[in-house]
Amino acid sequence: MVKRKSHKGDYCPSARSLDVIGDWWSLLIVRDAFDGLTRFSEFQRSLGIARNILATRLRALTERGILETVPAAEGARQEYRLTERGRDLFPVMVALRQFGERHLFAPGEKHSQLVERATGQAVRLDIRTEDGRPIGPDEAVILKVPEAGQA
Amino acid sequence: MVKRKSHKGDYCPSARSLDVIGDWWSLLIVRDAFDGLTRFSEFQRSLGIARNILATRLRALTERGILETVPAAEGARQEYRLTERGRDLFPVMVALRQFGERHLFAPGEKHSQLVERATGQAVRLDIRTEDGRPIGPDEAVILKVPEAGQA
DNA sequence: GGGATGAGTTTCAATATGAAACCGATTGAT
DNA sequence: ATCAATCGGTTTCATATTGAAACTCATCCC
Repeated sequence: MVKRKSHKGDYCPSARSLDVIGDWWSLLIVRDAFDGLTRFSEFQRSLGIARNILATRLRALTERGILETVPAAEGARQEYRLTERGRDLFPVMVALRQFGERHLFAPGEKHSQLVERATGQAVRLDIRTEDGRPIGPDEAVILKVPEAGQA
Repeated sequence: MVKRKSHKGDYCPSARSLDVIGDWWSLLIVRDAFDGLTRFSEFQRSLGIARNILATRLRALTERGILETVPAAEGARQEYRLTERGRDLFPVMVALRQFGERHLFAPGEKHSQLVERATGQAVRLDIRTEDGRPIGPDEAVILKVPEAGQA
């Protein structure tokens, strides 16, 4: 197999992001972190992930600056918390959620919801130009880096 | 290994989304599709993915309604195109791109950009409540489905 | 002290990935 | 019309990665 491909050197920012969080488990761990989980066993129980894989993923996310370990809350051991950088994945989570809500549930089927804590209002995401006009995929183009082939 | 875990039955829409496009390659294929690629060999060259893997992924994305094959443009064979559903992944792509731009490039390092075709303006994404107020991760909570444990 | 958790690591089997070879159908050039 | 090159895969085989379960050490709880 030689080795799983990496997109680290790609000039496309999406590709690099996927390189950091684009595996089966990482974003689910991040999701749980957004949801307030911090302990190894909490993640393990919530996700049903194998322990060795969880350990690997937590280490990778930590190395990549998405999570950080803080020595301990009170008891002992340590906690995994989202860094500033990790919190910047919020839009990614919301975008995935929105897609799932729209397309991956049967009509009437229950799903969890993301709401503003204070008011209970639904959280939405949208895409606009710099000056605030909403824009869809067809009106957008990727400008490539001149030298590089990759988008 | 028993089988790779699936999140299909999860009550969290993000998890289900990841089940559909959460592997190493799928979103990159989708990215290229947004960028206008349609042919097997175009994807293969652009991504440097092994052919057998590409074939598997294209089939999976098609089965899941993200891509569709249209019989032929003019010459022969067929093309892979984003479906309506596939185009709804646009926010996910933009979110990943924005994260990558912000955190995964050295200062001054070049990267591709997503702009409005007509004006060249940068495309941005933001998250708001239903009534339009911008909101960050700390002010949002996930409301779980009562019966289910998973978020 | 003794047992139950917590947080991993190790071991081992099953699965998925990647490279390269192979194949039939087109397309293109002569 | 013929021969080579390209397209769109599939097959095979070696290697990587994943997952389950067992096994360690600590620390908690009583």
